[in-house]
Amino acid sequence: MNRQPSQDGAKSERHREIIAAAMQEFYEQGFAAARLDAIAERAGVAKGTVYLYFDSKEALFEGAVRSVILPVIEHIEILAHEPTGLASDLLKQILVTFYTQVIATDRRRLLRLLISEGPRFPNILVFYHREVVAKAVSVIRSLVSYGVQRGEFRTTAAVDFPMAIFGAAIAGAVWTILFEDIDPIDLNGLCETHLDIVLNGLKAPMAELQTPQRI
Amino acid sequence: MNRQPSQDGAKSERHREIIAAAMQEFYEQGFAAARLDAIAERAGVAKGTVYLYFDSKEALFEGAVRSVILPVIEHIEILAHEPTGLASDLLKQILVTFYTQVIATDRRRLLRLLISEGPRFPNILVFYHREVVAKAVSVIRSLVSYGVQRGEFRTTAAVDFPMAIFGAAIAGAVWTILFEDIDPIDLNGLCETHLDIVLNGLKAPMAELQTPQRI
Amino acid sequence: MNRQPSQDGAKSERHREIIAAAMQEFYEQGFAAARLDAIAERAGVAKGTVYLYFDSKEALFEGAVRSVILPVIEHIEILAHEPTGLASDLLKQILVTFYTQVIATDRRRLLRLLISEGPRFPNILVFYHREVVAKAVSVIRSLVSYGVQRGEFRTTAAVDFPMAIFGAAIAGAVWTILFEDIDPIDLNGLCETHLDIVLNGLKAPMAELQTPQRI
Amino acid sequence: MNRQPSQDGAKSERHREIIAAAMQEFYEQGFAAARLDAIAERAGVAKGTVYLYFDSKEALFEGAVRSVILPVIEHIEILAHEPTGLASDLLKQILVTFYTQVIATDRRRLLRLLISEGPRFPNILVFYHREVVAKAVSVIRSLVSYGVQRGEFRTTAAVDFPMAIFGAAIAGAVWTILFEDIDPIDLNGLCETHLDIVLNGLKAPMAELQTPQRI
DNA sequence: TATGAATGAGGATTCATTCAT
DNA sequence: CATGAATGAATCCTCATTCAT
Repeated sequence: MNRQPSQDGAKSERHREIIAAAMQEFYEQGFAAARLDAIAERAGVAKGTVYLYFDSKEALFEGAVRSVILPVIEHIEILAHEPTGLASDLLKQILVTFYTQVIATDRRRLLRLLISEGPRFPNILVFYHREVVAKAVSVIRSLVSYGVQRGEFRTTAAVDFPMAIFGAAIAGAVWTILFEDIDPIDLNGLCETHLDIVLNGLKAPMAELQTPQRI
Repeated sequence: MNRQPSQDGAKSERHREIIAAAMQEFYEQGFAAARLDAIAERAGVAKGTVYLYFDSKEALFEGAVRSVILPVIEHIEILAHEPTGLASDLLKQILVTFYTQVIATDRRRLLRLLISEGPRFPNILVFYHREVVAKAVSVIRSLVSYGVQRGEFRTTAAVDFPMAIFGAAIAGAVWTILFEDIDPIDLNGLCETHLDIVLNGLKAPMAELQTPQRI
Repeated sequence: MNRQPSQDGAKSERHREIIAAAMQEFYEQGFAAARLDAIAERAGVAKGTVYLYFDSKEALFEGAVRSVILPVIEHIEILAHEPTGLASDLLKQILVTFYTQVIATDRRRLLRLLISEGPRFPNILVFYHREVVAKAVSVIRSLVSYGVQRGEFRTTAAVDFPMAIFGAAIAGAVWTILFEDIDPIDLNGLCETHLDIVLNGLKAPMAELQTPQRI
Repeated sequence: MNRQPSQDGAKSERHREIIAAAMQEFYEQGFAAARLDAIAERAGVAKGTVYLYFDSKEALFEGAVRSVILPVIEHIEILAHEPTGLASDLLKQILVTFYTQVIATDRRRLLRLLISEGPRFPNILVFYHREVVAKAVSVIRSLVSYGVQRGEFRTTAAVDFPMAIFGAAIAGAVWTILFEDIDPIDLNGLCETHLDIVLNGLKAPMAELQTPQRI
């Protein structure tokens, strides 16, 4: 409960407040339409204070987005261990996590921001691709490969196109981003259906015979 | 005060040029960062001229996006007829069309724009949802339903969650939007894999035996 | 009497007004303390209008100063013809012109501006040195040389240090710049005294005998 | 509110350091463009510390400039004694001192600062005029007068316009300020030539006959 | 005394919009 | 219809000054 981490290692409280405020503003307005005034006000500081922590609006954007991406990276790392057990269970686990921890939370707004501002901040895109997306894709790829080796999955091109596996989750995120106010989607239902289709689509012909043995 | 320039139905050439120019600029810069100067210059007209056709930057945005959506609506209508033949063939046809006519072309940029600017232009979102998305979803839904009736597809919740079917295509579009410069994807390969997984995932257990009888 | 030179060759009226306003402001405030608002107001235009003519405050400064220097250049050129008659008369003529046309007028303020802002605008300094100062120095140098050839002036190092000849005039300008409100100087008196000292200082020993013959 | 830091007469070390740092910054940037941050950093203190010694940026400027002027005043006082010996020698001595101790040193930068910032700090100008310039002028004036009495100099208006005597030195300083990087001047050569012209210009007609007697 | 984080007024610059021609 | 010069509100950023520690 020791609050007062304003020293070094732990970025100062102010720093965090400004980043939080900035992300809110950027989420709601996009980069160009976001106003430094509004960010400062949200953070409860004066305009000039923001510039004590970030050199410019662009630096603030990059810094804030990066710091939001960091915890995601850690999450991905956790998934990157050697797979054991049923490939389908592992896949299920990952997708459910993605649906519940990303799509169903505020984190999906990061996706919108990256789509919107990517061209203006290519290095953030590169960073995100390298640290998050490539690793996530790699995890799925390994998992499919593992499932095939295990005889659980058919041999398909899904090893080379993992997006054919998890794409519907991304689409669910996009739908929610676009239409949450107009026509919200039942993410749980989508998740289950998504898993149903994909696991059946991957299942090796004999799999059905084997699965009973699993019990 | 927007005096519809002269004639009736046939929008003037100028009108079209301005819209084309505006879309280019909006695609590249987003709404907030797009400059009227640049749009006018692209269209080869003076800045003031744009205001003879559109009341404001926002009206221009709405008008331009709407006019880009119109042809898409027509495309959708075509798909909305009674299905005949193999449901899997129809699904394949639709997805291939989406991959080749939307994702692989400039049209995917519309998706980015809607994602980016949606919150600022909710009525465009409503319009797009009603005229395009809802119809497209309905088409897929009917198709799945048709496949099930035909005994070609399993009974799944995909009728209620069509995104589980075509979602990977959306994801492919998003990937391309984000990473076309960093790590481009083979859209043909994805399309094939996507179809492979989904059609297998939907296929009714006996389906394989029935298909030969079709001949 | 054709007024309306807003076309090409003759810089538009607006252009001139802005430059005039800018010079007033820069004279009074210096570059850093000058405010674009004030310049625009002086020129009777809106703030944004200034940016239709100049890209930035710095560009405005350079442009304005350059355009003030231009007429000076023409003046210098006029002096650069072959000398005829008494060298002392020519020298007198030049110095009197300098005192009455530069030091006693608003033009002396240019000197202050160049002294103040020189380090920030080195290329203006180079321009001014090349187009004005070097030429002026060269004129004096030639004149002294001419006087020596003519036997009117002693042989002195003044050919290599023309500033020893006209320096007091510069000093008079500096004095006026600094102390016009505190302890103004009688520029006519200074001019006469300056000429008296310098012409006597240059005069060849026999000169006094020759001058009567001149009549 | 400026609490004179502790002790009495002996300005603290800090005080001196801040003034030195301030002068450097003011010399390089001028008043308006100088930044308190930079001054504090140069002085090796925190920004707030400067305000313990000076009430404002303007007070700092005045204080710093004044303290730079002080030693000059003392120098001037020394010259203000009764003249003895050859007036020309005395004049030579003064001018050489000015060339070598002022123009050829960092002190000439004070001249630039006074020219640049004079209008903004009229009381500094008054102070400088009263304590330095007026006295220096007076010294020259007395000297010329002394030379005339002595029969060494002609009777000229130079008594009323001493600038006609030493002006070229000022001009040399201005030249150096403006063009030291572009076209530096040989100050020694100028000094000699200056003296040559001026002493000859002042010399009484018979002076030449008298000088040998000096030996 | 000394610090330096915080403040916020001030100023350069941009750009959607207007309007006289 | 078309122009493009002019406008001025909006916004980023700077920096002198303050003040809690």
